[in-house]
Amino acid sequence: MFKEIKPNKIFQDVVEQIEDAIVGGELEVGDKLPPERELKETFSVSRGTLREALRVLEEKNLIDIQLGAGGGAIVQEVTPNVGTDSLSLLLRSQDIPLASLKEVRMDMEASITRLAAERGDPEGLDRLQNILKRAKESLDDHSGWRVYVRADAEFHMELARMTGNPVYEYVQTAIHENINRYYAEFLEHDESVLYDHYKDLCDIVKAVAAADGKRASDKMQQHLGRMGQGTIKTDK
Amino acid sequence: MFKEIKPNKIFQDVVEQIEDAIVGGELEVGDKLPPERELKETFSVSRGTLREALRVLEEKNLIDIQLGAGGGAIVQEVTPNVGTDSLSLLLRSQDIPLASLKEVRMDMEASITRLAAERGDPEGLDRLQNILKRAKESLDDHSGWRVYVRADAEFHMELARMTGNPVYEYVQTAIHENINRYYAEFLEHDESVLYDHYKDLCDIVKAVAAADGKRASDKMQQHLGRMGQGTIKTDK
DNA sequence: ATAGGTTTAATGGTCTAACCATTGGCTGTA
DNA sequence: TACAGCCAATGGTTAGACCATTAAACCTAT
Repeated sequence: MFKEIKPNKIFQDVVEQIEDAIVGGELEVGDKLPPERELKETFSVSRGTLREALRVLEEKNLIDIQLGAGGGAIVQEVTPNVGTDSLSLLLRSQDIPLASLKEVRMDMEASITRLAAERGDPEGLDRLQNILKRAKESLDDHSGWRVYVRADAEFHMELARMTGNPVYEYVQTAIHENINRYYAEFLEHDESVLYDHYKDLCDIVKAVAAADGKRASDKMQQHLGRMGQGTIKTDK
Repeated sequence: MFKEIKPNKIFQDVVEQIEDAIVGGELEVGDKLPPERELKETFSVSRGTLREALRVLEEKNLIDIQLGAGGGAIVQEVTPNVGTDSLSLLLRSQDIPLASLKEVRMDMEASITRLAAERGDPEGLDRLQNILKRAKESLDDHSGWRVYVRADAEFHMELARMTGNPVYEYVQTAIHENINRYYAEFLEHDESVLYDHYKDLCDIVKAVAAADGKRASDKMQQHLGRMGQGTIKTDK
């Protein structure tokens, strides 16, 4: 019912003021904050206090601080990947099995694929097909599985974007990045496996292009189920 | 392929060392770090630098810093709600409609309910029924919709816990808290509406107790669909 | 005139040393 | 014993200095 009363710490006040300016649109992405020695005067605080505030904003990914002449704090875009680090923290501190991540991913991505198909965004479909083309090229000139995996990651993110729902993007990013961060997929980067993988993606795109949500979703689930075998924990 | 080279900032090194100690289990939840003036010696850094590191750790919710004698930095538990703030940031900076949140929630919570039913954790079911009993009591003695809403929130979180999958807990918490943070549900806290709401929960629990995943999931979806109408944006 | 090095100034990173503010415990008195 | 007041521990803040990195201006030699 009531909230705890805690003394106002000055650096928090500074954080809030700058944060509100960014989130509220007074500061645009790419804008540079004044140098510390100037800001310190603006807020009438010491440089140490100001720097604690900037550290917090940096940790929140709201600003990026660059060193040297012409450097300073640059306002960053708030992207849907802001959740990646916090999930990573959870995964590291508790001993969460890969299966848990995969379960949520399978579920989530089935919905995403269905929605992407049903909403039928032509530009998104275009980008999707481009990504697919790049994946095929990387197979044809044997440029290696790393290139292919990168295209695959973009493929999944593009699907999330096609839902038109940033919250799906947010969740998808957090889960996808953490799976890739802690586990080396495609360990046996057998060319035939990659080719099967590619064929799956083609099927999915076909279903999406046909706006057949059910089929797209099913294909995605099959795909993830089939490919989910060959993953091992990284030693990181 | 390659990673950018950036000069090692000292405070980051301190952050990493303490973070690793916490995440790696060397420091237990509730442990108190040595006072700043001591830590500063341990790391051979200035107090300002050390404090920047502590600020970052505080921002990550890894420690909680208390003021005064006997105060200091206390190691916090890493709970599945670490993602709440980052999603909040995304919601505030982009103008994301409530419908987007609800869409993901409906989807996610249907899966959660199905899994909770199928996995049949007896202790979880016990807790669920207790929560339900408390909800009923709050209706009977007209203790107000606030009390009821709190029980409702616990109900949904308990379901997520019953999946046995912390990643579901993580996503569920982030979405649920943000819906409640920015939107006032149950605006027309008509007693009859609350009673309908309560009956829905009973149905869901029955299905869960019967380990009938499909029916539980369907009931939950109906419930969320029906109740999702009377929400408005808060002025916050 | 240009390529390449050098100086300079801007700016974040770090350090030292002090003092303030809050909190919990100790101590002494009624 | 109860309470008031002092005291010590500890985080919060300030001031001022110097170091490290970077970009731009400048300068020199080919």
